[in-house]
Amino acid sequence: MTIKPRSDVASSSAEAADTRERILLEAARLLRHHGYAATTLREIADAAGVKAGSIYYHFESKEEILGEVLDKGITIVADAVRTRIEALPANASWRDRIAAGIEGHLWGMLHYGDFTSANIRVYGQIPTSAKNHHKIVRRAYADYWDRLFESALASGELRQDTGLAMIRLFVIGALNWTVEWYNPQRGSFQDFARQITAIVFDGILTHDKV
Amino acid sequence: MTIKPRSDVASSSAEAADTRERILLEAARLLRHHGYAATTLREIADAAGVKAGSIYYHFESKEEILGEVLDKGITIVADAVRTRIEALPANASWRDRIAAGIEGHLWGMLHYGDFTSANIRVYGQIPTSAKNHHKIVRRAYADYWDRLFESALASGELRQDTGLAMIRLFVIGALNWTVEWYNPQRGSFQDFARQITAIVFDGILTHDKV
DNA sequence: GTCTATAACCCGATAGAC
DNA sequence: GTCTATCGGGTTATAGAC
Repeated sequence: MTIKPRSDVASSSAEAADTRERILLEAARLLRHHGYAATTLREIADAAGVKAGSIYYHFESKEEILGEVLDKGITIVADAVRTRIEALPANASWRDRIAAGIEGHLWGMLHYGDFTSANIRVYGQIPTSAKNHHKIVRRAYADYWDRLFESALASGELRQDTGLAMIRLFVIGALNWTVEWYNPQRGSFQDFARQITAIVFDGILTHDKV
Repeated sequence: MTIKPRSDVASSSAEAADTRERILLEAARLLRHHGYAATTLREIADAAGVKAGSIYYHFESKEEILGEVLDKGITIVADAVRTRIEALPANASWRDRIAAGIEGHLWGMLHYGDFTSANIRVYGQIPTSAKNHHKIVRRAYADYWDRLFESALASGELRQDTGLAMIRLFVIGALNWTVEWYNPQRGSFQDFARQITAIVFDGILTHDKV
């Protein structure tokens, strides 16, 4: 029996994977700017440098592409957050952990804007089947933040006159929306993250401290 | 010459205005939940209790309906904000004015959710012609808040280590997004507005005050 | 003012050649 | 793996009856 040269297999599958990745990338960009219904498979194919029919070799349907773009939008951010928090020393304060989480969340949101903006823009406007599947990924990420805030509350570092879910929804929502107005030309990302964190932690008013 | 009885004129034009209003209302609801491209004139007509062709007696195009829904989403909120701030005593602090503005913004956002959510959801995904027209309404409202924050900064009530535009974009963005997660069953609107204002003013951490 | 009917066009998905 | 060609269906907008 003959065995196909490995280089052939690797090359062919690598190219296929590459095409698949390109389709996802362009799909994210188009979903972000035109929404789900207005984004056509012909447009995606054009942008990815293939013909519309070829998409069906890589994906089963338009909805499957949507699902992968949505999931990627969350996992990119979630991974960035977890990486930064786990890199902190074991005795880090909850304040420091939340700060690291905010920095990671912002970094993911702003450096993968097509995936993250597409996610928050189209999530409210997609078929319920796609929504139900993607909900699970969202729920897991929300739970991660809830545990973080819960610990901060128990340690006395978080304000206690406001509901925990409310703090999470408000903060994550506010951070998410930065992708819609962040302008990299107005300063470094590090400065941006520092300023956002300061507002989230201490608010917009001046305070007399002890 | 004969003059048409006034009741007839009033009745007929009132009914036309009513149909028009119903079309806008249902359009806002559908735009919110399905996006611009996926919202069809047949659906809007169905929901409004007329046939698709009849829409063209009241509007010139689908884009004109979109434009009116978008504008209404901003003007409802802007009117609520201005009304509350202008009702304050002349010597009110800038802190109190901003608090009144936040309460008004939240009230408008949450009590006209179909118009306001449709606005923030579809704005990034519409034809540039519609965007360019609506931009003007948005700009005027942003300017209003900028003046408010500028005065608060001059009086020393606003933190000075952060850009002014950044504060406005962050706060308005965070307030806007509440329409996506606010749950009226979890407490009164007044409580909600009070808690949001507290977070915006003082942040999510505990602070030792003088 | 609202209707029916239809023109002109674009969509997702599939079949089958290469 | 990618192509061309096409099916069945839905879209905005218009024309003209009532």
